[in-house]
Formats: sequence, C-alpha cells, structure tokens
Amino acid sequence: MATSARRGPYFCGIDAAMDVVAGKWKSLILWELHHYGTRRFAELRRGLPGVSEKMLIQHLREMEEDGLVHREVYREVPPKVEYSLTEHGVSLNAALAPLGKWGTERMRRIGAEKVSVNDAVTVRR
Amino acid sequence: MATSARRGPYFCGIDAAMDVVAGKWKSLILWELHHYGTRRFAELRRGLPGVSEKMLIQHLREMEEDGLVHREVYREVPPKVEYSLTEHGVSLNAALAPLGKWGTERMRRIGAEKVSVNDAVTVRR
DNA sequence: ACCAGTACTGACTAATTAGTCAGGTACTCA
DNA sequence: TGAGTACCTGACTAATTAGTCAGTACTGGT
Repeated sequence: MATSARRGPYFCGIDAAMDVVAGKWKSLILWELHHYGTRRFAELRRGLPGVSEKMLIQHLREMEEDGLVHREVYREVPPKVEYSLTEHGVSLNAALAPLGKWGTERMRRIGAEKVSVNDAVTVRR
Repeated sequence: MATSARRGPYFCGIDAAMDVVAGKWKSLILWELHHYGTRRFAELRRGLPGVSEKMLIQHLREMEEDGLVHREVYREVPPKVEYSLTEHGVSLNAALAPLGKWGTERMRRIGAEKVSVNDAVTVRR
C-alpha cells in the first residue's frame, strides 16, 4: 500500500494532524481551497505550479478519504468536478494559521525567497 | 544530499514551517524538549519509543542547523550532551499547539488509538 | 576481565513518496 | 478530419526517508 492511510495509533495530536497534512502539496491545496472556496481540478493544477497531475489527484483522494475536502462531480460533458473544503478542512486550515505565521517569520529571518511561477517548473530541492 | 536542508524557495509560510517540522520524529522531539526543558540523548531515545538512534541524531542535527534546538556538550567521561529548545524552537512549539489540538479532536472523531509503549517497538504503518 | 551505559558514525538495505509518460473518454470548435 | 479541453488511470522509474546493524572510546560496577 504505497498510498495514504495510517490512521493511528498516534503518539499525540500533532502526530495525528501531521498524518493528514504530510504530503508535498497538501497544505498548498488546503490553502488554495480556503482562498478560493471552490476550485476545479484544472484550476488547482494551474494554481500549484509544478505539481504533477498524479500527485494532485492522489492528494485530493486522500484528503477526501480523510474528510477534509468535498468532491462534487457534475455529470456533464466535458466533465466538471469541483473541490471544496469540508467543515473539518476549514478547521484544520484555521489550526494551521499560526504555523503559517511562524513560517513566514522564519522566511524573513533566513532570507528565503518565495517561489515564483518561473522557478516552480524547475527543481525545488 | 539525502539529508536535510531545503530552505526555500517556499510557496508560503506553511511550506516553510513544514520544511523544518517534516520528519517522522521531529514534532515528537519538539514536544519532549518542550515538556522536560532539557533532555540528554539517551533520555530522548527512551522517551520516543521506536526511534532509531540514527534518525534521532539526524533529526537533532537538522533541528540544530535550523536553529530550533540547542546542543550543550559537557566534556566529561562518560560523555554528556544536553538538548534544549532555543527561542525559535519554543515559538514553533507554540505555533503547533492549535494543530495538536485539532489532531487530538480528530483522533477522538475517528477513534484512533494512542500508541502504547508496547506497540511502539512493533510496526507503525 | 566482562558487561552495560554514553553519544555517537557509517555502510548498507528497505520502505515510502514523487515524477514521467502514455493512454482513455466524450465532447466542442475550426 | 483533426486538434484541443477536461479529468482522470496505470505502469514504470527516480528520489527521498527511514531502519538495521556493526563498531568506537571510555568508565563504573560485579
């Protein structure tokens, strides 16, 4: 089982929270959905420069399983799928806010750059 | 470079914070050091049931590089090394508190078990 | 003398996570 | 007719992260 799902046992709450947020793009997806409310698959892909479709879908599926995002499929052609945060997703995002603030502060401290759209296509590590 | 160090560019603050917290045991180390104030290497090892010495050292070194923990070496025999949180480590821990609360709530929701000392030696995933 | 405790290092392997790329359906527009 | 958009799936590979295990130097206790 290469993908998803641990769901305990956990050492503590942070451990449990990390389990659902860990993944290269998950926090970014959370932020996008929080910021825009509702986003289609292709919109998310464009909003997360550098993400591969495979990972985007995989993360979205895991987050759906974990009850963080809601997936609304419209039986149309061409297909239309809308993603949005559930109540739990919204509260997780709120819980992440202080961490985001700390991170922003850290970026200022170490003088880290923000990724630009041009950088994003190239390597990140 | 298998170990450590990305340090930007980041997409956002959460991305930057995640960079220093990601790692199987880092949040737990943070919690231990926060709880006890100062801990020796062997105390940490015992406090984190299941951790391998290699990962513990590796994580401690990375966190030291990232300015989260302070390493105090006493030139004695047998060797004595004390780890403690720096100011930044303390503030990071504070920023993680809401996330920990969310995680605890999630554990209650999904009925996840807390790891017991007996479990810890065996597999975790 | 021998074993345990301390704080490690380093080689090697296993497991996990992410990326690439090809394909698939069902349409619309030129 | 051919290209393009939308939302995917699946096979295969690369990169990253974690685990195992052996070994070091020194000492205190039995």
